[in-house]
Amino acid sequence: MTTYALVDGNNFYASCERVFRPDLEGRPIVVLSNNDGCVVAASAEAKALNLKMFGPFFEIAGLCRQHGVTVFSSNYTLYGDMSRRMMAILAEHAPGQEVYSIDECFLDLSGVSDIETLARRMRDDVRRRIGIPVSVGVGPSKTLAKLANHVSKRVPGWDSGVFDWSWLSEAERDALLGQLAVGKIWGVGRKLAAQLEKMEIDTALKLKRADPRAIRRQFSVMLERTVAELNGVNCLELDDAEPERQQIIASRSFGEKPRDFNVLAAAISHHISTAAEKLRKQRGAARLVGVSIRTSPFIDDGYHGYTVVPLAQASDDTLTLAQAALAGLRDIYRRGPLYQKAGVILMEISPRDVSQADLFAAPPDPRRQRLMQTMDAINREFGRGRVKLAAEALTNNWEMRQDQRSPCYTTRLQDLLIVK
DNA sequence: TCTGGGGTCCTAGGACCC
DNA sequence: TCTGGGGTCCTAGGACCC
Repeated sequence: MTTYALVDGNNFYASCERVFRPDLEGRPIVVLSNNDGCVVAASAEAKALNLKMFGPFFEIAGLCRQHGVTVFSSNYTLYGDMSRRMMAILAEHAPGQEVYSIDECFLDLSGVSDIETLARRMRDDVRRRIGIPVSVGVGPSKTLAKLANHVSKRVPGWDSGVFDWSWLSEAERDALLGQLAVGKIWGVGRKLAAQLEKMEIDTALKLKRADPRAIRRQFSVMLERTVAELNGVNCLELDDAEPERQQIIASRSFGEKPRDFNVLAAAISHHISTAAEKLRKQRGAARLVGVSIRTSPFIDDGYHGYTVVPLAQASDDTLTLAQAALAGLRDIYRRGPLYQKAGVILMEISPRDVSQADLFAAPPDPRRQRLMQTMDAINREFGRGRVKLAAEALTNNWEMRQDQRSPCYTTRLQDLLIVK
């Protein structure tokens, strides 16, 4: 019998900020997305003010001022570093770990005899060592572990930060599932929930009892699998390897919207560097390079330019990929509009070391491969962007807005917090 | 001449998640 | 003054071909 736990940081970004600002304990905090666009995290006190998550910040800026909410821009360097520390601590407690996102991981607890004690010890350990509060949900499938995690935070009576379905009898489990809206289930979003509700399937219990074949026919194999998982049938293995992406996207909105080709070229060069680094990290090579530039989707007569540039053979070389991306950019660039966002997509990714034999293609240049290795090593050691493409350096006008960013307490010496 | 079934490949858009 | 994230995967539907 498999047993999974889903552990996540409560209001993770807000909690990270608060670790270094103990004066904000018990006070409302929100954290904004890249470019200070949307609200992506809020402390419990801020959530109590009923501000809309994932909504545009400007709509609630007044409310924040009025209630003295402290507002932070995203500081992904800080959150990434805190995430690594949290994951390392959690890994000490379980034989198998799959890092699912920046603030959550699945743990394999199969065979553990006293899960509740282990779960509470994990929580205390993370809290004591890095100051982040976490919640633990336990169940026989990933879907049920996710749902248990939700229960551990939100369902009155069971919201002590740890919840395990095995504490309940079959009848009690179903009673609880009957209280949970179908939209709370992992993989059931807004649209799917609305369609299910139209068929009178509005709770987790009703989806659990739905006919899997009918669900498959009317929706997808994915949702059929969710039904099985709700019934305690484990369909998703723990994947402790870094997942191999089938496509890699790097894109950003602009802090100040440019019209100028050179600014777009600098941004595209930067994004292709980021994407290529990720590509090399998974030891892949891409054969298609997509480039996208667009104006704001909220204006009339918007423009979205998108093209795909094929390479003669798959590559992981930043310079080759950048050449293709810039050629694509020249194709789709139109003089005139103010651009809001630019990005690249690497597609048709294959493992680098089993590249297809192509009689006519030149073999990869070993000097270029060493150059890329050296570049990655320097950027790892001395910080991202230490070595970059010339086109990136032409202008930094494209960088995003981050008006309220906190210091990099854990990764920059000059930002180190000194406790007096 | 025109129609058309069925497969493959490709892509834009949808849905979801954090 | 004006403001609206980023990333991944899936799939329906179009284009093309036999």
